[in-house]
Amino acid sequence: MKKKTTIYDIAKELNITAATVSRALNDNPRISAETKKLVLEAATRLNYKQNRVAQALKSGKSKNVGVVLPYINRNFFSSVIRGIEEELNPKGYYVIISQTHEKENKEIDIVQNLLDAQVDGIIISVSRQTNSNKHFNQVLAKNVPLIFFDRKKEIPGTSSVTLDDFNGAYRATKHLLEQGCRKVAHMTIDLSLLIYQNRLGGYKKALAEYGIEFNPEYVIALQSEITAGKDAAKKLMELPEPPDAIFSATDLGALGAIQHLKEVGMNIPEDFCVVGFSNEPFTQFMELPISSVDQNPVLMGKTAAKVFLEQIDSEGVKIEKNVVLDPTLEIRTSSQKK
Amino acid sequence: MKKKTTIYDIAKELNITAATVSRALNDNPRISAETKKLVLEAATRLNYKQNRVAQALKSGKSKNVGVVLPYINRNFFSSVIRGIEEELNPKGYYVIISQTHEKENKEIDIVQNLLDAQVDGIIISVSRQTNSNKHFNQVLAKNVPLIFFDRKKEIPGTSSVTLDDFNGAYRATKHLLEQGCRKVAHMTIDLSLLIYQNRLGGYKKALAEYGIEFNPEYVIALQSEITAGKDAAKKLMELPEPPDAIFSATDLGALGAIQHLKEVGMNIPEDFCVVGFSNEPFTQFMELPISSVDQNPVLMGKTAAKVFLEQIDSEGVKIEKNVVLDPTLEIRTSSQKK
DNA sequence: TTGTACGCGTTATCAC
DNA sequence: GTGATAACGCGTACAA
Repeated sequence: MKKKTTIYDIAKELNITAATVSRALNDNPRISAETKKLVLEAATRLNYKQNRVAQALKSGKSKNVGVVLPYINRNFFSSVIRGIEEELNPKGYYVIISQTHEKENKEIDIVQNLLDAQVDGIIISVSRQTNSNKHFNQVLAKNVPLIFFDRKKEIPGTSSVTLDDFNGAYRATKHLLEQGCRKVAHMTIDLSLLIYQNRLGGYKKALAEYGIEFNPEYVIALQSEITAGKDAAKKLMELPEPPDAIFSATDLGALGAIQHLKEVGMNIPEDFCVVGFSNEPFTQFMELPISSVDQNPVLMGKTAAKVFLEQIDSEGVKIEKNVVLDPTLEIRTSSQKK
Repeated sequence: MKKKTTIYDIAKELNITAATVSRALNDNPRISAETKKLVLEAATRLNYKQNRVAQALKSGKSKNVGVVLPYINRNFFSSVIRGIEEELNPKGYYVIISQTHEKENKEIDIVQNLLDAQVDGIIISVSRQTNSNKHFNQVLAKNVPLIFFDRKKEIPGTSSVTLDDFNGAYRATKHLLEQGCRKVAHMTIDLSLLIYQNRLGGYKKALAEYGIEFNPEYVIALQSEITAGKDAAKKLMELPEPPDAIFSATDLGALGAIQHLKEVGMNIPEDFCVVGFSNEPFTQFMELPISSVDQNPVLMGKTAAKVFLEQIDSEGVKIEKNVVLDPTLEIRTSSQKK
């Protein structure tokens, strides 16, 4: 009910001026130990709380960081947010979340609104649709740190935290080769996207290392992540020379493939090995647990947050930092010949 | 680089006063159509953006809503956030996220910090540990709307959005009985928590309706959600009269049970039916898709957000609203005898 | 219809 | 070491 107490209230209480109170509260060196003590006492006694909004207006720093991503309720994204929050909260920053729903329009609106709201930084995974860089340049123009994660744009002055998709794919494929598989197929989604290009690249590199010739017939782009894995596996198995392993760029692709392979009586992992990508929670719950490349999303979030903090700390100096995280291969039954 | 343009800049531009500009921008009735037009023009021309912080300081409304929950990266919680964000964003509110990690201390800190940051409302799912109501009373004392979701506290002056656990459990159990099962067991977690009490209650009600006597031996409390389902199922199957169905209060419990049942050669759903609770994503991906009670988390979030908006709109009038959402039973193979 | 003046709570810059 | 004052950007009684 009552108004919150301000520095004026406590100034009045002690017959000093608000400025002095402010100094005492902010550990200003030019203040007597005694006044400081009195102020702090009075502050707790009157249950004083700093008004962060006033402070924000004065300083131009809101202590808010905007996080922008396509959808919150995907395991990968929510885990990234978790990492960001855990890193930023102890430093006194609040995390504001907005979803783009993969729409460029929404993304532009959101970014501009966040700027209006004076956020101290923006951490973003760009929407699939986004082509324009205009809104990002606005962020830069206001000198607000801009950090991309997972899906990035190459813009000078910005930073990024991404996954080494190439290496993840390389390891997954190499692992399949080490299991003795020699005809490894690859399921992908959309080769116009950088991450899938990189996963294809890593796959090829592993093949090359084992002196295996790349076979374009073994690469299939799925129409949807959800249902198409089964069909793709079917198509692969109907080839004159069917593969003996699949490295899928998504977990759902791997799941669909496994479903088909089981239906046609394939023994996994004895006759056929499968590895997915993302390490979605369900992969470990399956009757046949699925090997998968883990993206370390929580770490990615923490890293993005740290990059932001570095930018903030280095007043004026424009820092540009691009961190590439190393994925981890989680080996489970679906590819473990023993 | 440059400072952002303020109402003063545009006032100067037009040789009028900032007050007039402010009025024009805020659709104040007492303003000539022409000045208004000029102001709006100049505003877009100079790329003027309202400074929300200044506005917040002036009005006492930050347009921020705090969302407090145990962990962000759980499907249920992240889906609730999604609902909240989608409802609030179009109304110009920002969603600030904080995690309690199920710790009372953290929860108290977070709530107080949010109050300092002048949030216009708090939407919270309380931590398991929380006993004190002190921080909640502080929220009320400041006249900030407080809305609980999922896990609530009974505090006058607060609102809540929860799930009808009783009814969900009732439907799940009834469904099992309709499949012809007559010895339905129940796995639970912690009967000191209201939600699990209610799930037990719904289970009992369905039994009673079918004239089946409640058998305490058929109710097992799991030690952990993750691993204990298997053991519990084993224990149940070793009873002199083993059950022919399980209604589990968690999906992981159901999963563990199914794993054990398969191992001992049980045919599901022919010989044995299983239903879980929460409709976690993995339930539909299993080789044997698991029936489960869906909690409608996105709707829960949207509803909580709407309740908040109602509170805000009704100046002064203290509204107290308790919404109970109806869960949906997702019937899948694990319980579909057909 | 518009201008004047002040306050929201803080902090920084002068003075003393 | 402390006080007085201005300023951050906006909105609004009050006056004109």
